[in-house]
Order: sequence, then structure tokens, then C-alpha cells
Amino acid sequence: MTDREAQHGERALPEATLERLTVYLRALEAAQQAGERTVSSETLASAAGANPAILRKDLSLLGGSFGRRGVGYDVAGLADHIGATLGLKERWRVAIVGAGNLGRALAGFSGFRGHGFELIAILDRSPAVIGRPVAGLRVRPAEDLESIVAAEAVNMAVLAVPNAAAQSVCNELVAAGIRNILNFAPVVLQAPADVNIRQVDMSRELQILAYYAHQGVGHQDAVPPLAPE
Amino acid sequence: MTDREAQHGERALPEATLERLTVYLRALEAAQQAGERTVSSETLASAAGANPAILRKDLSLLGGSFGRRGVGYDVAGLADHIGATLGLKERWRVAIVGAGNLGRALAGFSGFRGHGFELIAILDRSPAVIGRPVAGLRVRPAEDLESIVAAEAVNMAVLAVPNAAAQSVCNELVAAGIRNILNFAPVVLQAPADVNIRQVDMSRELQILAYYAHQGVGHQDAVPPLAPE
DNA sequence: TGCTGTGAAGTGATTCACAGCA
DNA sequence: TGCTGTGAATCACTTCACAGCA
Repeated sequence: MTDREAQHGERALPEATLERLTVYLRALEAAQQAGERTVSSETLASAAGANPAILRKDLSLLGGSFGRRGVGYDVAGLADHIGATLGLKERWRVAIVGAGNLGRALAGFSGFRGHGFELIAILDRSPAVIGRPVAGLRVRPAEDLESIVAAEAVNMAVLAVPNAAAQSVCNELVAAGIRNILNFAPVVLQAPADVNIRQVDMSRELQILAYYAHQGVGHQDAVPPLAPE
Repeated sequence: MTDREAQHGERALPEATLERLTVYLRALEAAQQAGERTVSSETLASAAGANPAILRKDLSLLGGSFGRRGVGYDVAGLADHIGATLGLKERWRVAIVGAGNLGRALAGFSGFRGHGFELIAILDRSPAVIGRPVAGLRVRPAEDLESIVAAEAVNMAVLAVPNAAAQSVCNELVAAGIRNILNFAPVVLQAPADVNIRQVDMSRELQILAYYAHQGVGHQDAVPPLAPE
């Protein structure tokens, strides 16, 4: 039994399943927009670039039963259930640390609004950007981190600072009580085990792309159908 | 036997191994900067947030033998070998499509220079940004994509366009002969099987982070050592 | 009849444990 | 003696195949 299971009794979902769930969710939302009421595992899987078998298996891990045999899945109900499973019904109050090019671009990123995520603050150390308006907020001084986190009940942070600063800012975040960090710096952060850290690493992806390109063979994250015309 | 093996005779490296290799490479470069000549699997693994056993297994998959028993790995030699394996000795001529906030931020991103990656062009559809200077280049019209790809021998593209445009731009890239695409739009791209596509998906990471946070238990991509100070 | 839900089988990745070499 | 390299064992994920329900 892992630590997480020990604390839960319930087994955590596999990482791979979680990644696919986010894609199913997007596909369901698109279907909903398009006015679909139900989808088959076949249809949904193909929209998500996955195969029907693993989609059904993934959904079975969620517990409950959101499909009807012979019919398919209820689009709205399933989207709702996946959202709840992922914790998107909670309110995530996010601070971006680092208001350089990347931080500012992320502040404007659409994936932020909705799904429970709310951009609360954007911080930077440099006087040159403090006070500057970004995505409807003003850049605030990084040294006020602790008080901002407390006052605004920030519970998630996005790290968009230069590599050299990443670990020390991470330490400050942890000290301020943040337990959920999305890190864009290509640096392995050291943190206590109860801190959730996820990495978005563009150079990693670039290098893996180079590998497959170098091998001279096609590769895709999830095997999709054939060519666009 | 998979398609790739069929075309190679040699088995492709597992995805998970590739991801770690990029991290080992960074750790080796840091060690090199610090003047280290050799590292043990213990040291290198800890710097990379991995465990020694899997590090040794990963390296054994590379073929060759870059460690010396009783001593450790030659830092420079191993870095070189990993780089060669990943295809970083080739010249990757990259075009960024989309010169919005994200595209411009990516253009300035450090992970681009070095390791064989060279930013050749940045394109956009909007007359408002065409001609604007970005990272030492000028934004060029997206409609010239095909001729730019041909004239500049572009062999890799970064997609940083709005979601709604992503698939059609992807089609254009494929038509222009690009076979390697790094996609930042949270959209499942459909493309022929010989096109390499990798996804960088910030909202996916945010949602997975929410899941672990929601579960109320610590989680990290690779289990690192304990607390900072 | 059609499509979901799920045990069982198959495949792949990680960890263990130790032989082998400097 | 110390640390790598690797077969063997374990663990995790995916796919198969079909029972079960609308």
C-alpha cells in the first residue's frame, strides 16, 4: 500500500489515466458545445486520440456508472463527474510568480479561467515591472509573497522565474504555505513530500521531439486516426 | 514488433526513459559547469530526482558503457552520448507559428538556443504583428509558410496559435513538409502517422495538480529527497 | 442488438539483487 | 572494495474478449 492509499483507503488514479481524463473532459465539452447529448466510447475516444478500450477502463476506475449499455455516455453527466474527480469543483486561487515574458503570457492564458482556477495575483522581484498591469491585475512585489498568500488565500502557484531563482522561490512558496506548484523552470525542484509539484518543460518536449525526428519515424503521444485530407 | 522497430531493427527507447534522459542531461551539464569529472549513479540520480537503479537501467538501454565500475560516469562523455542519442547533434531549424503573447515568450526562451535548436522564423497571420521584431527576428506573414519552410530548410515547428486555428495550421505545416511539431494549443491534433507531434499542455498539468491537491496528499513527478533546509 | 463495464491476459516499466570489473 | 551493468522478479498499465444490461 502506498502512502496515498494509506491516507485514503482509496487507490489514487494512475498518472496516465489522469492525463487522459483531462483530454476526455475537453472532448466532452466540445461535444456539449456541439449539442451532443450522448457519445459512445468509440466516438469519445477518437476525439481524444485514445482507444475505446482504455477509455472504458479509465472511466471504470472513476467509480459510478456514467454510460448506458447499448447507448453511450451522457455527455453532461460524464463531464461533471470527471470535473469533480479532478477536483475542479474546488476553487483554486492561483498566484503566478515571475512577470517576465512567460509569466505575462501565462496570465493571459485561457486555460486559467474556468474549471475552478482563478488568477489572484502576479508577482515579480523587479521594480521595473512591479505595478505594471497584466491580465487585469497589477504586478505586486515578490517580497510580499507571504502576506499576499495569506490575505488572498492563495492555494496554488505557478513558477515562471529564471532557472537560477526557481529553487529559492520554491522554498519561499513552501514557507508561505503553498502546497501546489506548477513549475515552468527546467529545474528539478527539491521540496517536502507533501508539496505537489508538476513540471511543464518545453525543452524536454523539444528534445524528445528531436529524438523521434532523429530516429526518422513518426511518433505521436496517443495514436490518432489517419491523415487530414 | 512495432512500426518503428520494423523500420529500425533497433527498439526505440521507452517514453519514460526519454523524459528522464533530458533531465540527466541537464544535471550532467550542471555538474560539468561545477567542474565535476565523474559522477556516481547515486549522485546523478539524486540531482535528477530519480533513483540510481533506474538511472543505470536507462543508461544501459543506450548501449555502450559510459561508467567505470568502482568509479562512476564520465560527465562529459555521458552528456555527449545522451545528446547524440536524443538527436541533439543535428541542426534543428525551428519556426514558431503564432506571435501572440505565448509565441513571443517562447521565442525568447533560453531552452531554444543550444542543443542543436535554432530559431529561424516566427510567423503570424495578423497584420498587426507582422514586421514586429521578436527575439532578433521579424514576424513574417503566416501565408508565406510554405516558401519560408522551403527557403530556410525549417524542419521543426512550434504551434502557438489559438485553439480554433490549431488544426488548420497543423494541416498547413504538414502540407509544407514539416514532420516535427511541438503543439502548445490544448487540442488533439489529427495528422498522418509519420508526423511527430508533442503536446505541451498547461491546463492538463493544472488539472492534474488540482487532482492531487484535492486528494489532499503530496505528489511529485519523481520522488525527490526531503525538505529544503 | 449494441455498447458498456470488467475480469483475465498480455505487455511494458521499475525495482531488486548480485555478478563482474576497475 | 565500490560502483556499474543486467538478468530476474515485481509492479503497473494496456488490451482483449466477453458477460451483462438497456
